[in-house]
Amino acid sequence: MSTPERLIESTRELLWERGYVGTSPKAIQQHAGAGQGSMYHHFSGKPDLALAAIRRTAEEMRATAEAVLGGDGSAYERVAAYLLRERDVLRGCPVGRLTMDPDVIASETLRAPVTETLEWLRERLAGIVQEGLDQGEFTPALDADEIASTIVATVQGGYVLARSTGSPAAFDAGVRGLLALLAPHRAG
Amino acid sequence: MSTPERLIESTRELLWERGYVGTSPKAIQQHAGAGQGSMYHHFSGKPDLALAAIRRTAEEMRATAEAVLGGDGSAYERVAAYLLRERDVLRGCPVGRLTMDPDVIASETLRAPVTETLEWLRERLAGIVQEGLDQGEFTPALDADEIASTIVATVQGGYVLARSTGSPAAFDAGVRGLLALLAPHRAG
DNA sequence: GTCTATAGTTGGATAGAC
DNA sequence: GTCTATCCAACTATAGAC
Repeated sequence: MSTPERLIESTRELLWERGYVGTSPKAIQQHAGAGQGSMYHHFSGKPDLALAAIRRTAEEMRATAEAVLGGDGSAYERVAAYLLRERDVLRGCPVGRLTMDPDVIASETLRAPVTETLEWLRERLAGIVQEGLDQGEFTPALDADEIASTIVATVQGGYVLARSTGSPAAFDAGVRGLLALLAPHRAG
Repeated sequence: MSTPERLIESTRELLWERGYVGTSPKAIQQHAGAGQGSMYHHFSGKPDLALAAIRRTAEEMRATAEAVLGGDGSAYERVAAYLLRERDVLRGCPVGRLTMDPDVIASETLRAPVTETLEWLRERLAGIVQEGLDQGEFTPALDADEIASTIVATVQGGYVLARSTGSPAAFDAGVRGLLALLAPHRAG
């Protein structure tokens, strides 16, 4: 892997684990096995490198979600597949965790990929729920946009619960609860 | 307010806004209008002060939740009251946000109040849902513990969505979605 | 109890040699 | 492209005067 590649990948790991505020250029360099001069040759500084890392992580998250959401099956089945897909629960969401990072939120540039990714996910899910409504799969009492928000929130909040206890159990429970609530709305 | 009081309150504010990693002793002192010597006289250091702040925040969160959850009304009504209670959505949850703080999670001592508070909330809600189940208010298809996890996760994740967009709208949508899903399970 | 002085470490970055 | 040297501010804390 090239040096810029290694720097980006190292930054992705550290941002995931320690957040933007908790990640220093020095730590990135050491993790990447690159010197100071090398890092500042390829990137203008910490924000520049972080932006590259965040963009890639966001892209990857979209691709991972799309792989499940764009699959076969009914709306409910695709939502269930998304909720039940394998996750590194205790590490949390590498995109969602950035919303708790004050410096990321304060920077228009760094926040943009975060906003866009979570909004994309919300809308993608809303589209699927709407499909289910249109085809009579769900009872019409539901609002697609609201349900999509609930789904994303349950996942993001599930990470919080899991990390607080140090066990994925609460995440799984939250997901099962949501699926149980959603199930009886199925008409087909 | 006494100096220790001001230091604790300032730490609470800063932990909420910037997290543990992003909060320096110096910032706390300035916010509290206290000198270095003063702070180190009353507290052994940053972790000690943070612990006092976190404990108080955790206590307050419990009291706020209990005020709503211990009120009158059916199980559904109390859950709805909890979900719909007024919140400073964009600031997020002062307890939940700490789960994304690597140094808090790494410290048994600092993490304990976080774990305990979120577990208490989960169990408190589970008790209410179970009450609803026992009294035939909800259809027996539901598992109290799972639903409680879903409720807490929706709230915690709602903060993530709100902060990512800079607007409380997504939080509100997630909550309404959850209530819509829960409603038809009501027998009474 | 509070203040100032001091100190070692890290954060984040620049300069210039190679 | 990479390395070393250098820089200044901030972080976290201790020491000792008042």
